[in-house]
Amino acid sequence: MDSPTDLFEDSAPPIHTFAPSDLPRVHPQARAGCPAPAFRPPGFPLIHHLLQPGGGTRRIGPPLNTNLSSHRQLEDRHLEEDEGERDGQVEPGMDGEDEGVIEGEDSLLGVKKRHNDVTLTAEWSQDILKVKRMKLEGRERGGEAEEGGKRREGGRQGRRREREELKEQLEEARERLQALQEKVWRAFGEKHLAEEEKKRKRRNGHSGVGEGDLAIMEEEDITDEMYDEEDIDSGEIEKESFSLLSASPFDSFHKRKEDLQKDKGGRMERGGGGLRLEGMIEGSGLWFDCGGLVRGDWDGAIEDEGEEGGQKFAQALKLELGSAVARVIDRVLRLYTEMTDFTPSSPNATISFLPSDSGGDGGKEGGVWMGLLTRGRVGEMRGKEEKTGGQDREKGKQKMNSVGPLPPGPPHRSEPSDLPIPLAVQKSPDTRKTYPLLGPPLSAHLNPPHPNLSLHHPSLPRPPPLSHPPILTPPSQTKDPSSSSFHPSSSSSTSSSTSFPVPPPPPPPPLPLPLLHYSMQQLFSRSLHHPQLSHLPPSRKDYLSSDPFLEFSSHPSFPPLPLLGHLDPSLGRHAHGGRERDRGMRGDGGIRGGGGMDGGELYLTAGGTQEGLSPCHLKKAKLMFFYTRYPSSNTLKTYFPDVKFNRCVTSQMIKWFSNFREFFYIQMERFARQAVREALTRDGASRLGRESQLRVGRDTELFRILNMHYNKSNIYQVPERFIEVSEVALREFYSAIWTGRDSDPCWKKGIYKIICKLDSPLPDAFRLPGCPVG
DNA sequence: TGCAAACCTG
DNA sequence: CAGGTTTGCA
Repeated sequence: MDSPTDLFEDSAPPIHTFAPSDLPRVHPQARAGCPAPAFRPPGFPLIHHLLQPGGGTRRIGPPLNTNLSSHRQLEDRHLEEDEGERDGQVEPGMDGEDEGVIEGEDSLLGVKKRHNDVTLTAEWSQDILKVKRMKLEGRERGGEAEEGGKRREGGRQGRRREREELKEQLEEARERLQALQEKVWRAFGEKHLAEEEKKRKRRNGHSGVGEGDLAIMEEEDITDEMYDEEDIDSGEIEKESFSLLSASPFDSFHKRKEDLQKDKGGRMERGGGGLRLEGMIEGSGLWFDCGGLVRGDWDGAIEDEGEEGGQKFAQALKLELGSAVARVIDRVLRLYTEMTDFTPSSPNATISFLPSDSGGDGGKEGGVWMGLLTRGRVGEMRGKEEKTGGQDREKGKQKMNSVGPLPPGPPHRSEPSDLPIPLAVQKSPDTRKTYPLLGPPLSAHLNPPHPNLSLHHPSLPRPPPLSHPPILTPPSQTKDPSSSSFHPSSSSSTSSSTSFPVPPPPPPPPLPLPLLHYSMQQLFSRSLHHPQLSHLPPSRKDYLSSDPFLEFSSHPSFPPLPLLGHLDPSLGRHAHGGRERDRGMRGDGGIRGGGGMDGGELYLTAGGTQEGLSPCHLKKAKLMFFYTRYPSSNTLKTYFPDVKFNRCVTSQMIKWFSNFREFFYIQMERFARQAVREALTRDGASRLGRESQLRVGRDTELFRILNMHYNKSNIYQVPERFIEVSEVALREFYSAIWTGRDSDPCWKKGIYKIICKLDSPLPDAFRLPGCPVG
């Protein structure tokens, strides 16, 4: 029943850190009890992904946090939830990438639509003028008419008729307003306008407008309440997070809300809470001040409303409104053109992201993301990471001590208590049954925060009974891995220290590569079509990673072609050549990856997929190996959405993983044999040494080698899970060698069997093209 | 027998 | 890392 497999599958999510899908998906609006208007657009589709804290997805949480106010930081889960909700709203049941694609298309459509909307807006401006005029007239005359009419009884008949007309006009105006509101909602986002409208109406209402307007006000109050609710829930998030940009429409929107209580100004102050992305998108303020501007003009106009002739005023207002609307249109157009000409390669848009040492496995240990770092800060932050890394490593060590049983000591050692008890009997898949378990797991005190986040994988072998407490690596090893580079034989023995070459210094810290903010990546990636993304197995969608960023520094298929020219003409040419090649020079069978494509050759297809495998794909595959040693071809297809799979590509990729495994097992065997040798040459007091050799901490030589192989640039945080799996493998090898099972020609099979069950789901970041950075 | 994975070699 | 071969399984 509790076979390791089952247990593992039950606890497969340990790496799975936090998935919005785990959380109740309650849309803020649903919570507010106000269904979204049917016509309600997703927001600001075009700029949405730039303004969305998470670029429209929920995996941007960490960098967001840097900008969140403290209470928000505590609630980043809710944040993700809310963002997930937004996703759900856009396209229920789709995950971030899907949403991104859809939304991207939506945005593209939106551009067209909005260009049409320019006409619409012109129309709208006319309507607005009309309405405005009517209202003013109504205010001027109708107000008088209502009260003054009573006072000055027996007023002129013309006036009465006028009033009648005015009422009709007001009715008409109301209808028009509603229609306009819809239009504007579509064009600019309803929030923006609702605020304007509401304010305008309020003023009108205060001036004693007709019933029609009151009715509208009621409507809008409801709407506004809805927004208020939303603002309290998710809008607050937006407000905070949008402060990433100097002045987003949301910013102004919320700002204006606040302005009701306090003076406007200090718009920038909001962003002061955390790391700010200075100038990330310069000129964004330009785009979105239109709302305030319009309002201001209207305010001014309304203030000017005097007792002078309505005609005169209407004229002036007309001019004012006309120019204001023109400016609005201008800005909107500008917005779009800026979006179209968006140049991510601008220095200000070059942002590097580096996660902190979050303990790997997808950041479940609450690593602090250091988003929005400029190049210059990467090293600095990395240094910080190095400092804090020790603690994590310490934690990791505790975990690692709990990972598996300590293989028995040499049979001929004078330690009867830990003598030849095989680590695992190959016939039995249930490793726990084969291991002596005389005490609770050493990690019992660690109290995993969540059953599914158990630090101790149930399927992992339990620690054997030890006559002494768990051995933690000496501080010298934990604190400065760079200096220790733990050698498997260095802990206790000098005799075998020559068995392995002295390791070179550990790989340098991740290079400050120009990484793009995820939102920008989204911007790009939405231009790509990832047909496979929409066919992702739902089960896989549940696993979300904390790897919200992708590395695009070297991804050949990224950014998409239309943008390549902006980034680097040579890239554009390159890609173009790829297309040509794709047309004829290279058939399906001619794919050769790896070294054959070291130049980063591209074989882009029209659909944005690539018919060959690039070095970047290889890199990604290696990172994937941290999670899955035995990926199915389906998995590969899922996680390489930019690769056009055919038999050849698939087998090549399978071959890659075969090679990865080979390397992995060779290292395991090598270090296991080394450990056995060590054990045989040590005296009984050095059990510590053996234990040290059978762990794969981040400070060990084995880890260094593995990391060098699969994560050469050291740009990815090796998940803790991989370390655990490695440790299991190492101990299995050790056990098999120790007990002489290695004389069996297929002695490794049992180990393979064990290891293949320890595959974990891949973080969602791997679904996107490019190499995740974690 | 076909396939997948391991194994071996360059 | 890839090509070729071997092995084991369904």
